[in-house]
Amino acid sequence: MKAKCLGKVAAGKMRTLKYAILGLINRKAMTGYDLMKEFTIDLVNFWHAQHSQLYPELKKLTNEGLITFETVLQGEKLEKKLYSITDEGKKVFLSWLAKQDPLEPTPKDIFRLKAYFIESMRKEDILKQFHYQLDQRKEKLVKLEATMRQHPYAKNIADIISPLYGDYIVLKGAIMRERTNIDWLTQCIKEIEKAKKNCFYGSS
Amino acid sequence: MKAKCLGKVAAGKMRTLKYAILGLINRKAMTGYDLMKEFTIDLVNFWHAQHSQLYPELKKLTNEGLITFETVLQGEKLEKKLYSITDEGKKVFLSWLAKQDPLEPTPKDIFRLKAYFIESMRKEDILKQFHYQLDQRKEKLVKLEATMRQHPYAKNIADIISPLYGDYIVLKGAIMRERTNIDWLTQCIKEIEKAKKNCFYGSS
DNA sequence: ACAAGCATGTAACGTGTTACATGATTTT
DNA sequence: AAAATCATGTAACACGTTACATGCTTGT
Repeated sequence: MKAKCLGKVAAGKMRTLKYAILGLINRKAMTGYDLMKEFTIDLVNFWHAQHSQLYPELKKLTNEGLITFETVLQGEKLEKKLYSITDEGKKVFLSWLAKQDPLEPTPKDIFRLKAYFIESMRKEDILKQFHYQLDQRKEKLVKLEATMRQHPYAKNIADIISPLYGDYIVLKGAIMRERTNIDWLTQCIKEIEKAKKNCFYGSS
Repeated sequence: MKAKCLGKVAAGKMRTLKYAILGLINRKAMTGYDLMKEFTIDLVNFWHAQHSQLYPELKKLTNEGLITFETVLQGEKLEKKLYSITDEGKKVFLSWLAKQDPLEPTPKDIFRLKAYFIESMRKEDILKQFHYQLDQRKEKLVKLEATMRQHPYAKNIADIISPLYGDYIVLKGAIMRERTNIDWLTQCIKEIEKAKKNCFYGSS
């Protein structure tokens, strides 16, 4: 019989959401609602979460002593919890930030999975699918580029020790990624059209 | 009181693994072990799964009547299950393949999350982190390019109606993606080094 | 008065990972 | 004989989504 690993199991304990929250609260005190806005606006190009995941995590981090909250009133009755990071939380966050991670597994991508199965696609659907994807990617790129044009850092490059610099580089990365997606799709479409003309695939 | 949605809940019912399996088995009959090899070799650049997820899914698809298996012997005693797709399975797979999907949410990326928090990083860690990531990405690109050089389709471009073509375009996409990652990291490193020289950030 | 947005939570379920568990066959 | 690979499964848990649920505040 093999030696068994007694003691509690490990299992998927990256807790990345935990560190995303700590990092944001480390910048300034925030409510859960404020955090949600960050996730849906600034972090959306590399992380996201629903509020149903966020609130329980905030409770957990409070129990772990990494954040604390004070209840503040909005108007007469509406209570909201303003969270701030503790010294322990700051320590834990900075140690995560300094850790060198191995490359993550390649992210899953449904469109590429379908592209992999292109030979099973009905001939008349192939170009339709690629164009549909391309249109959506182009639309997204337009939005990212508009955000970049309004970005304070892009307008006035200065000190990289500012939250603006982090925001700027990930936005630049998102734009580069989207341009590459568009390049790839465009090349695929060209190849497919050429094959069509040369009768390298059956009638539609 | 609001109108409630009675009937069963929906909740995360993409079942993409299901279609990945159907697509592979649609090409030819395979065992669970064979499928795992596909996931870790050919599909690894856009989908992945552990065998602990695969085997239960195969059982589920069998119960749903989308695949069937026949037990074959390997040697004297070792039984393996050779799965093939049913007509119903083929129908379900093709209908998934033809469906036009909205853009997925941007995939999560731990490194970009850390990059977003660059202002909180210890000055002497910043370049170390970016170089570490760059080295890993370069290593991965080398492997992808080696795979491409040996790819049958790349050597002899012909009919796009072949499983080889799907394999080829997703591999090309993976290479383009990795080159862009490398470009992005290289640009970031250059900017950071320039800022260092110009004393745009504190001493390390 | 109404709509939009602020604010916080829970329930149920689907998806994905690590570890546990076992045994046969092939290659060195 | 040992190691690598073939082959299949389950248990426990972590992570993530959709829907359910409630109530206040601000702007029009």
